[in-house]
Amino acid sequence: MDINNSQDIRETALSLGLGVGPTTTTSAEHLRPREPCSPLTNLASDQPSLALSLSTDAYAETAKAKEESRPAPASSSRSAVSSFSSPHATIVLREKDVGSDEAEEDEEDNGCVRKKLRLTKEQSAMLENRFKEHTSLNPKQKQALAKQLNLRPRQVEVWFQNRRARTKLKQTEVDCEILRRCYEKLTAENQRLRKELQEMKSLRFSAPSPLYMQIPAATLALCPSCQRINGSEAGSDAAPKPGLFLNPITRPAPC
DNA sequence: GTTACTGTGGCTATTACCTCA
DNA sequence: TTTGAGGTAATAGCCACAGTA
Repeated sequence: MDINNSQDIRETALSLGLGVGPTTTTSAEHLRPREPCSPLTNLASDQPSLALSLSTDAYAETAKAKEESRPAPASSSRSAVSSFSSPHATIVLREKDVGSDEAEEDEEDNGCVRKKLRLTKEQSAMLENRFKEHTSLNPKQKQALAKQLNLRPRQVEVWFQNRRARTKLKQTEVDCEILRRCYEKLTAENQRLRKELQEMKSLRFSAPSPLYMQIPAATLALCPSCQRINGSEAGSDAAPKPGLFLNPITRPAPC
């Protein structure tokens, strides 16, 4: 398996049951449960618009047509849309977002907007291309791209945000895999060294050699490429020969 | 120069919709 | 036809930082 293949690494990491991704946080805020979305409360208090949405393609078409027919709103407001499903229909509620152009517009739309849309292949491809160029956009770029893709700026913003998160997650997985492999290598190396130490000790007691008497076994290391043991006098000022590793902590380079 | 306030954008965690096996 | 899993758009809340009064 190629370590540069992130897909392989990802699969391996997952198959190994490694916890990947930012799943923990030190922030106390994230430890307490968030207030659940309560659309019914909102319905009573704020009287948001209420729409029974069709869960069919017909609805998607309607929403898309509506979406396309309206001009691109001003950039980046954090509108809040809440929804819940009933067995028969998806009820979409919009909370008022003070100062939000989008919210105002949505009210004009009578709240009949899908909570979540699926980006087309073309839209995804274009977003992906832009992401390759820059992982974040300034407001002008965002606005232009949104217009080009016939999306709201907020949607472009969210896409980039999620994309960055995905990239980071993948990178974390790769790092995790690399660390795991390092750990495995070091463990194996450690085992070999321990075994070697045992052999040295037994040799020293059975057939004392001046060479072995002078060399503390702990200063020896295996060359990872040729698997040969090399050694010299500990504490010697002489430059180490190729394949000789005095520090057992440091990972030796191959000969 | 310092402080308080505000707006903006990014990040993380989570939710919920949608697709597919 | 149903269902569970996975992918991902969307949301919520926090933080950092810059601009300003």
